[in-house]
Amino acid sequence: MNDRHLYSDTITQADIFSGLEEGELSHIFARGYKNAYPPGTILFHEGDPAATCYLVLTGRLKLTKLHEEGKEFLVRYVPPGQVAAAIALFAGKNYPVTAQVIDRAEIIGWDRNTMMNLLLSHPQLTVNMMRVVIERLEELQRRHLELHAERAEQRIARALLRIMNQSGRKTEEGILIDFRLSRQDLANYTGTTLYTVSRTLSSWEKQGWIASGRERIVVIDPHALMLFAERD
Amino acid sequence: MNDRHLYSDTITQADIFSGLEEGELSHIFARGYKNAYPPGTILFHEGDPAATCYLVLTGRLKLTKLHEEGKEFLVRYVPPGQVAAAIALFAGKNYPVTAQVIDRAEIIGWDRNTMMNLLLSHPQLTVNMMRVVIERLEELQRRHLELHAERAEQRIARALLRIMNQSGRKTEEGILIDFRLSRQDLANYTGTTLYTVSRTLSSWEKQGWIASGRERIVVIDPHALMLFAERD
DNA sequence: TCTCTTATTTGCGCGAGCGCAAAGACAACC
DNA sequence: GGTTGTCTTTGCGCTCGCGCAAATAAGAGA
Repeated sequence: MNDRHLYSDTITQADIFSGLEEGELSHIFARGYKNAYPPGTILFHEGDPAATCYLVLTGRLKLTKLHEEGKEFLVRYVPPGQVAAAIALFAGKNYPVTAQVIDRAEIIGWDRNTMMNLLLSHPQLTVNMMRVVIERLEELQRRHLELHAERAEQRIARALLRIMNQSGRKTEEGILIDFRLSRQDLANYTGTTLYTVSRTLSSWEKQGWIASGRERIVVIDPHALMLFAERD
Repeated sequence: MNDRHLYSDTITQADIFSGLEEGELSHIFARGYKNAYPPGTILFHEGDPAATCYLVLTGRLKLTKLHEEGKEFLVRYVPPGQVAAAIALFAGKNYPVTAQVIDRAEIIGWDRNTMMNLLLSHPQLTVNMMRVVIERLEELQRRHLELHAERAEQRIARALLRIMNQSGRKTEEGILIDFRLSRQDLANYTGTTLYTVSRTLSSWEKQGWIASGRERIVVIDPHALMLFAERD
């Protein structure tokens, strides 16, 4: 892979590769397959045998988990520099979630055997992977606690702030969420409903805290949202 | 440590030690400190600097996480053969949960440096640790999905079945949950309230599915509970 | 055995937020 | 530029399950 310099920023920032040498990085990247995917592509389905793990270079993935009767839980968004399905390789069986491309995305994939060999020959990579998994576990614990201790509107506020921090882009209007994010998505992420999210966002828009359109949200006053999320 | 044979069953079953040689095991155990704790002991508090990780030999731990205003989330019970706070060592900062002894417990502890060295010298141990963390992550994802897609009574049914599978003991009456488990504990585990749990258990008792007393539950008809949890 | 503490039950009322339904807005695609 | 499909808004009613309060039960300890 000779165009590594093209996305070297992404790689440098990727927590999974922190502390690795130049030489190790190029070796690791040479073992993977790079591809571009249009929006809507399903990279893998929940339940499929886990064969490959992925690093997002550009674009974004949405990871979801299905429940009976069509209810869907939005596990998380995967921004550039983060890996998806690293876990599945270890667990060794099936993908526990479905991964869908939401912006046109460039992605590198490594199949299981390749990644296992890389992990064996680069111990630092294993440690990084462990740390990443643990961070996910802790975030999920926080979200679980919120879901059980806070009201719907507070959870929506926290979700919006979290997504904003991860994927916000400053504009003259405020901080724009940088990808298509529907009311339904937010509901699936927070454990509420489309209706509750819509009502809540409308009320915040009246307060002047946010501005929103179809699948598009701009946070104007993050501080007000933070106070709202924290207040009793 | 010369009394390893005393709890060799527990060790053999401990998924964290699967695939390790006799010699490796005794080396690992020789590096740890064994202790016994009375019920109620707090092994560590959420927020304390993470210094030690633990393996439960006998007895049981309860891991909880606090939210503002005293609300408490019961993360999980740690039965014999499982480790607690292995994660905290990697994350490297503070314990994310509080660990309380609920039955008189024998526990081995390893401090961070010791465990880190053991991980470096026993690669299989690292792989096992990774698998354990991933299993936790997946279980938490399942519970999160339940919390957001199912009603309170279904979640209580699933929780009871899960705890029964992990800590049930056959008696002539039915399958007894083998430790003090209060209505409040179940509420904290399922994201409901003391009152809802009490009403639900009462109704199941009338149906003859369970028998219960103060901090004590016997599952008489697991199949009925399973059908109840699965039904729409 | 009596007392004290803590867990549990149950009646009652209420409110958050779900979810249907129908209308309105927006984007995309011929 | 009209048409179509999808996303969003909002009114309305209703249900689940929360949470107070007060009584009861079950252990723990003296």
